[in-house]
Amino acid sequence: MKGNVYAAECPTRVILDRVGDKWAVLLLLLLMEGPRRFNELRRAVGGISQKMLSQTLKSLERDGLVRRRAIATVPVTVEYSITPLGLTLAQAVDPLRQWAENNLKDVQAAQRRYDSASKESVAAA
Amino acid sequence: MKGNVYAAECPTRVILDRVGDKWAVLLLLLLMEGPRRFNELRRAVGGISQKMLSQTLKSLERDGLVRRRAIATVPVTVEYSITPLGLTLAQAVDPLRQWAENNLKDVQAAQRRYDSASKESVAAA
DNA sequence: CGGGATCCGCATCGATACTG
DNA sequence: CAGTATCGATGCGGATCCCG
Repeated sequence: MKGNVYAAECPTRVILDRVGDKWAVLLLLLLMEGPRRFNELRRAVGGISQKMLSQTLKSLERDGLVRRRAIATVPVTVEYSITPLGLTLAQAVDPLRQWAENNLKDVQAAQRRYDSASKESVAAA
Repeated sequence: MKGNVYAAECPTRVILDRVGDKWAVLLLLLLMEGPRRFNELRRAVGGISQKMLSQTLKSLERDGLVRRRAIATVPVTVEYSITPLGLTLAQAVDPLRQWAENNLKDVQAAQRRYDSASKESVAAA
């Protein structure tokens, strides 16, 4: 757990951990469209708890990918927006989104093939 | 949990779940370099348990991203290779890897700034 | 409105042992 | 060599309550 395993600290792994956080990427993509408030994001994403939203936004802010602006109204208004750095990440993610749209069908087809194949071998009585 | 939350089934989410599996992407990138055997992958990745390796490879195979070939030697030899579909995904991931290499420093710098800033406000006695 | 704090279940994942 | 099966810890993430 502490021994330096090969490539354990390579940038790819670090970033993959960020991207692995699906909420983070989703929020980033959403914020590409423009600044949003806390509850706007909550409603827009769908299925995210306020805990995860708050937590994810905080880590995105920590990474310099999102900016948080608190406006002293009554009650308080908070606006989240994407930073230039965050924008470049979002752009790097975009090919992935495109791949997803283009190839999801193929993947699902492969899954069906795989599943029915393994069912056969089970049913091989 | 069952109500159709907005965009819950959009391709992006589905693929993000796959990419969110960091082992999966790591393995895919490794297999880009050429076919590998089970224990070769195990050693190459570093830090992955055999359970996760087996499990991840199986899901990659199910998705049609990786091909498994068992050769009936004694003892058995198994070779994993990337499929054409897998290759296109790996290519879609590449911008991300590049982004990681180029911007990791910036992210880490942002983290340090964030952390020292919050330390200040704590230390504000 | 925008969160923080707490409690807690459930799924992941690692470690270990065994098989073909 | 290439896995499967089982068990046990832990930590993620949802639900709830509360505060500024």
